[in-house]
Amino acid sequence: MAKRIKIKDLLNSTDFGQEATVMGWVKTFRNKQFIAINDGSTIKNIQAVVDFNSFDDSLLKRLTTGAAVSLTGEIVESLGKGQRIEIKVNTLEILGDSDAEKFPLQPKKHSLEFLREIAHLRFRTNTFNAVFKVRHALAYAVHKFFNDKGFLYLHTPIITASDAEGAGEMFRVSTIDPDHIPRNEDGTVNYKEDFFGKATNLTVSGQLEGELAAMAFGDIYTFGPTFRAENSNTTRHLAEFWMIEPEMAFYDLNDNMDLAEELLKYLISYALEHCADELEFLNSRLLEEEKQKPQADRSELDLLSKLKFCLENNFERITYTEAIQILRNSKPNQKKQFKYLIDSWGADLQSEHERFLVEKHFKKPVILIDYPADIKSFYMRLNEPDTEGRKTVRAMDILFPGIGEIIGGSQREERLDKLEKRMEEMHIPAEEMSWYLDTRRFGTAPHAGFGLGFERLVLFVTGMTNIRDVIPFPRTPKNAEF
RNA sequence: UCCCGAAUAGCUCAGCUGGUUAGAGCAUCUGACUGUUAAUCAGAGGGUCGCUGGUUCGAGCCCAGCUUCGGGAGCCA
Repeated sequence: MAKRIKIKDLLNSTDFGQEATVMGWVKTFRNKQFIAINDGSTIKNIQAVVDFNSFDDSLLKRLTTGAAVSLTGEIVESLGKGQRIEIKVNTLEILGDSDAEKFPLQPKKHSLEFLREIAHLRFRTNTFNAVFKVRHALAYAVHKFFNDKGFLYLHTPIITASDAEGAGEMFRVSTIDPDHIPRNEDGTVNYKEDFFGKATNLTVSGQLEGELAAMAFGDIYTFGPTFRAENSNTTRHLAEFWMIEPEMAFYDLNDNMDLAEELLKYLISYALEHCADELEFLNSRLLEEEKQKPQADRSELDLLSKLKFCLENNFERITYTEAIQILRNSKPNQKKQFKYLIDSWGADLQSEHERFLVEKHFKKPVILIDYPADIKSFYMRLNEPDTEGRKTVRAMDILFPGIGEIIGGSQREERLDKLEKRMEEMHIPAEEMSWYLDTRRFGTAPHAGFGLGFERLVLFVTGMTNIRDVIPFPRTPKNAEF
């Protein structure tokens, strides 16, 4: 093919008078003269100007929204006001027609719900162009952050045989023919006949394998897909999502919190720096949407201010016990406005409580630590009981406005006897987890880690409100299209 | 899984107390227009009212079930 210049580079060019070839998709064709073309390299379009006397009418008729074109022309300073630079077309070729009567994307505003139904085409809209650019930049920044810190990128298995991760319902992986299930004498399924010779699932977390590697490399992280077969129908959950899970030897909970906060701030500032156009677009898109809402429902900060605010302020760090105190004395609790009233220590916090702490009380990201042992996982390190004899674990949840829990993590229980006791209490079969316990048997050491939900991060940075709009092809209950 | 709401033209929606031929804006098509910015102006075409059943002389509208979508809750990242 002819050598083309990407629109992103062309828009920054000053080579007036030079010839250039542009390839992309038609956004609009105005006044039989002005083609707005986008090639995905930037959210901005280039304006190509055709002299309609020099081109066949039948050719110009094919310049419909969505058509792929290749054109060559002279780079000129624009006579119009809306743009600095444009291209005066000499030759024009339609690479692929787009029947305007059938192409679902029209030069008008579409609802996100409608675009979700045509997820294969929504990449071509401004909004999704911006969202997936930001998603890409954030993914790259994750690797850059950890690489620069000397972390090892560990690929943990996607198919696992362990079902003790305790992070949720799992998808079964099997080659057994559901119409001819091999059975044991007692009628249970005989997994010895299955592909792996045992029951296997899609991973819900790479953490346990991550710990194994951290106990050799020191600092590692994973970044891969995870799967939860929960019947969750919310704007914050997916059945298939991407998770970042660092695991660090010789870290306590404070080190863990420091790293998590540094990571989040790094990622946000990376996006602000490298996706300025995209975030600017998303910011104004949100402002438009806010105008439709009643005054009371509008947010105090616009997207860009919210992101900058996160960078400039330290996350609030409080213990679960302190949070309970605050909530118990809070207005909505005393006026009985909470659906679940806070009266005693030990209850799990509902999202209304988390939202109150983040959005009303502190008005910034909050790290909650030292949760009651009863409501947390077996691998979290047990604290000494407090003066009232209450048991807590070294867990941390990072709560973000509008998102809720964006990170969950803990200092891990490195003491074999305590870990085994905890597993027994929680009915976790130690014999199947022998490989995990070996890290505690041979050279155990304090260590910690956390899981960052990648899509929740993208949600926050883009200001989108439904998690299905920040992953290309969302997998949710009753939906696996494309 | 639970609670609430929705489903009418390609899209976004209106449709009165159940009543004759189901409307608007945008998009599309046709025509006009030589610097437009989601161009503008004029005209035209476009409907199995989500599906199944029920009530009724008569259902887009009322009732039941189902499906899908949206919001919230739970689970969590």
